Amino acid sequence: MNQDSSIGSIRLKNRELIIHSAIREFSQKGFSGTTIQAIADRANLPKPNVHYYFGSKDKLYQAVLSHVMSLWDSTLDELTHASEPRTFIEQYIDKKITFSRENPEASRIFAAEILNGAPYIKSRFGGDYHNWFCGRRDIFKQWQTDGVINPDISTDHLLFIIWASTQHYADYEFQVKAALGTRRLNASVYRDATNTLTTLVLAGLGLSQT
Amino acid sequence: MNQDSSIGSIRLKNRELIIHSAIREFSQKGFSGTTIQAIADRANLPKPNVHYYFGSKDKLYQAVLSHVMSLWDSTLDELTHASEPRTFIEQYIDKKITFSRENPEASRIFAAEILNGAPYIKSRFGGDYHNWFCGRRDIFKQWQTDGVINPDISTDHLLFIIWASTQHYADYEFQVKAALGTRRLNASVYRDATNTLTTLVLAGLGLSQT
DNA sequence: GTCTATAGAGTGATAGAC
DNA sequence: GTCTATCACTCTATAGAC
Repeated sequence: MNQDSSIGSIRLKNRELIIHSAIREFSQKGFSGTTIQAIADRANLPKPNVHYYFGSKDKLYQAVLSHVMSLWDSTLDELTHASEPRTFIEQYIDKKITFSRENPEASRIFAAEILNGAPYIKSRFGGDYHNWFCGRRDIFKQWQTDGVINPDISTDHLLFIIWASTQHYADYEFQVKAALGTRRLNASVYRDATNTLTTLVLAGLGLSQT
Repeated sequence: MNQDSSIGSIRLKNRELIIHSAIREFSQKGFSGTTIQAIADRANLPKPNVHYYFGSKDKLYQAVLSHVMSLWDSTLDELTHASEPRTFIEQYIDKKITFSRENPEASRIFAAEILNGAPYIKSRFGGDYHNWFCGRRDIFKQWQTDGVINPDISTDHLLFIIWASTQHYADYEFQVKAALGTRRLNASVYRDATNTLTTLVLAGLGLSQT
């Protein structure tokens, strides 16, 4: 094999090029609506090269999903160390909104996959996922035990609301644009979104500055 | 024609049967992933009958979208008369969550359509939609002017957060189940969701009972 | 590694008998 | 109105020349 030097770098470069094109196509048309031809065209490559690098449409799609989910992890994993509720929440919401802004297509591919019952990533949503979720949630639960945030709200649903609201700006971007009557979502929209959600969450947890 | 008496009622019954089957298929596989054969099988009809009643896959999908959107309207249009903020918000969130619970497939079909840039319903998201949205938002804006709710939050984004959070339980049902480690979302989950979101919104608007 | 040509499977749609 | 048989087309995938 030749995963070294210049030859390996061609492989890598082409794989990345194809993945990138595939993300755009899959996010816009879904799995079944996307054709290998469209991906190849977008990457300026002949169609068989896509098969050469990824074997099949299924495998390419799985590679795209893996790419998308590792993007997610790399953005949010820095934020596991939770010192103080207020700062943590502010940073968490900000990171999530920023991700939706910078990677809307990644978010939409993931959303479509969940929408259809996660046919390609079911295996990642077993018991381990439940445990991971509990770990995240327990950050908030601990603060409730410590008496520093409102003990009456459900920490499970608090997380769901944050996820839903932040991902909304990627997944429902089209509707948000239409509602606001703008062709593009500029920085101020995302800033207002962040501020509004942060205000609501902090108020609900009894952490308002007022 | 024969849109009267027993013959017309067969037409109507079969159309409804097909629409219902189509909703299930489209919501699970998306537009391109759904086959006429699968819809026909689910309705226990031979494939050509679907074409006989709806002409084409496109037209059937459009009929499904219309059905889904009128479901939405009929559920939420009762709620336009806004007397008092607290009651309005409580009822609005409750209605939205109930809709997600009772019509998750309708919500997912709509979500998939928006996700892909609304290729089949773009026409409904023009200037009229923007005006409709402003009308809904102005209910809250008026309350800000009247000084009965927090004037510092963005009313646009308040609505987005409510929409996102309530639809999340339909669109991301699979992930919610996995996170909670349950096979079914029972009544208490939806009750907790409603309560949590209501608490956050009321607190953010300065309407808490405490 | 790259690309042309094509095989092979599946799908939307319709003709035409009942 | 209902259903069998089939056409026409598209798409994934691969063989094989370069």
